Amino acid sequence: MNDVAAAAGVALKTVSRVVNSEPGVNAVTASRVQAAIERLGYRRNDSARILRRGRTASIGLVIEDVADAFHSSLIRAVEDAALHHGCLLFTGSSREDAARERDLVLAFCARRVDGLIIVPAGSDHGYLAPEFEAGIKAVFADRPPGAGCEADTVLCDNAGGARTGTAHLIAHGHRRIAFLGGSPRIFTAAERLRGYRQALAAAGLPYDEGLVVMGAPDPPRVGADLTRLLTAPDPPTALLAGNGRTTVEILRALASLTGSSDAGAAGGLALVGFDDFELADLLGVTVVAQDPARLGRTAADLLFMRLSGDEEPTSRIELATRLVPRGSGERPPLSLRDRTAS
Amino acid sequence: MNDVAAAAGVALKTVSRVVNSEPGVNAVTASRVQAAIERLGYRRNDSARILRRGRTASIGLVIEDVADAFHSSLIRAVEDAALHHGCLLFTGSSREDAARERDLVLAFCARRVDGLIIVPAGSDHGYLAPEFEAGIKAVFADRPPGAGCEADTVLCDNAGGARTGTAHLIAHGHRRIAFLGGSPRIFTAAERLRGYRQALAAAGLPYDEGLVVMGAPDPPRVGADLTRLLTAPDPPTALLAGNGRTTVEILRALASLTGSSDAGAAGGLALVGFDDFELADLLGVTVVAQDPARLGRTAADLLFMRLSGDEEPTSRIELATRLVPRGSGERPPLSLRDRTAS
DNA sequence: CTGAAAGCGCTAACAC
DNA sequence: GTGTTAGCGCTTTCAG
Repeated sequence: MNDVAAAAGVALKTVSRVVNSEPGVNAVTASRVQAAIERLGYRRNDSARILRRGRTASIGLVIEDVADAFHSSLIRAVEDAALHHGCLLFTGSSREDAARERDLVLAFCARRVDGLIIVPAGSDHGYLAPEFEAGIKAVFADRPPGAGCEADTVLCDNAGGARTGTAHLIAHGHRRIAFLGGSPRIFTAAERLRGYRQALAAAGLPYDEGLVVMGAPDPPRVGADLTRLLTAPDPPTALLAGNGRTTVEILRALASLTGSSDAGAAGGLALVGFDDFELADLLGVTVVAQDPARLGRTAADLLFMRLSGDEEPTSRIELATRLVPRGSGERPPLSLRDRTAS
Repeated sequence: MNDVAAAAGVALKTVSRVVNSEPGVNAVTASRVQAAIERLGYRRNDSARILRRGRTASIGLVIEDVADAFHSSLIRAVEDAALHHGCLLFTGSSREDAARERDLVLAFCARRVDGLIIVPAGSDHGYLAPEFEAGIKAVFADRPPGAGCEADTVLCDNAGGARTGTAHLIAHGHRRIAFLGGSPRIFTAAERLRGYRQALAAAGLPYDEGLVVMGAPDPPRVGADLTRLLTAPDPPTALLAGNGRTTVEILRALASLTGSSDAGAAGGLALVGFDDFELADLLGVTVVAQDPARLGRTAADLLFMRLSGDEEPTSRIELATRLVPRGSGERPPLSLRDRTAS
């Protein structure tokens, strides 16, 4: 900037004015400065600007895994909002590792991001206390912060969605509905289990622990669980999958169990998946759809409200889910004999 | 830092030493400083650090769309590499918009990122010249930079992959193979068309323009194109899809044309898709698989080599593709009559 | 082993 | 309209 000033024969401050298109610069002077800028290939150093101004015009986003469709839709929405507010975006995946989440968040804070959007992996956010003290704004998305951490939160209505999905199967005549969910330590998984139980209770159906399996959705485990469920006495006639990955692994397992490639219809079992996925339409899989883009947009809106000075008490928003019937969830119950015969 | 120094009764520099765990500080003094740090909730301001040191320990990544599986796998790989090098990651999607690409890149440069990884949307990268002058390192991924821009580039072997896919169909007896690709202005689409033509030529088959359709993979267009192809006299017996989105839209269109939900087998047409996708296994779709994670890893490795002082001439790497047979690409040709009868 | 001074590149506040 | 001065919070350099 000094060089530009010298080259244009003006003071440093005038260059600064031109660079930031501040008003009150003579048009002739401005164009002379502009020429010097171009000649020297000058670009403002935002690091210095940030240091001086105290605001970085950047936000940090920590999600669970970029490569997951749910999270990448969320990012996309946040990205658009950030762009709209002239903000740059730091991103990082926690990979369901609380330490990695914390390291990322603290690294973002050290960079003095204006705000954070966090899909938490951990359940203790005490490490954020000094940051909040220092005035950082954070919004939690998809999962709430750990106890004792007060911050805006945007969630999906996990329990409600699971209740709807389960009720849908019950309405189609099912009485023995299995639930295959994620690890019960994950907030969303626990909530969905809760919704499943509520729906059973509301219909006066018993809760059978033998029909519930919770764990990470890795292929061999899902396959084994499914086989066990289906070969037990009095097997389920319907399945509620607790998350997208599990739905897909159930489809794979069913396809290999029945040898049919028409996975959607495999075994005549009814199936409702939690979370929509690409090609669910083609496969005819009924799902309880979340809206990750809306989740991201809402979280970003909340954050930018805070950044523009909003001091309301923190809010907790629950986004509705939507049941999308596509065939697999509307099949009537078949006895094991019917199924093997088909 | 000043406050910490005062609280600990030491000089500012000593605090700096402790914060950066520099050697040569008395253990007792260090612990006194550490206590003050904790008491005051002090966190180093990396903006100032960056300004002083000149290196930001951050890189910028511009891709086409985070919400696309190919790109999100690429991000994931870059993210891991960045973490490994203690680097933070700015990300942004260009959405296939050259102006947005440029704005993002320049914003990253203004933040003085140490390096850039770019999946270019535009074909003119002249705007980078002053940045290169200033010493920034950039690696292009998936598509090469515009003419006149010298930089490391990592690509998939698009032509080779399309050649392999086409040859595979030819080897299974097909003589009339349609190619449905992306907009011909996109590098990868043009390369894949080239590979398709090479394979035809190598087999002594004619190139029939009536069998080639290039354009954005939006659902109605793909459906219309497909209908036109299949109802023309002497229709194709096989399809090569030029990209993942098109493959999926073809499956949807075929399913609605034939009314079958078993999309993989729809109409008895053979199908090979370029780029793998989730559930292709279940649907039995043969694809030419790329390796987006490897693409990202390679680009990041190249970038970090440059950042650590490597001054070799720029390289251009082509990553191999892999044909994954799953059924749809191994079907023999059927006449139209056979197909309607089945 | 510790400290003082200079300055990274910019903007805010105030003169002229 | 334009210029001057101070200082954002840190690291570098050099002196004790």
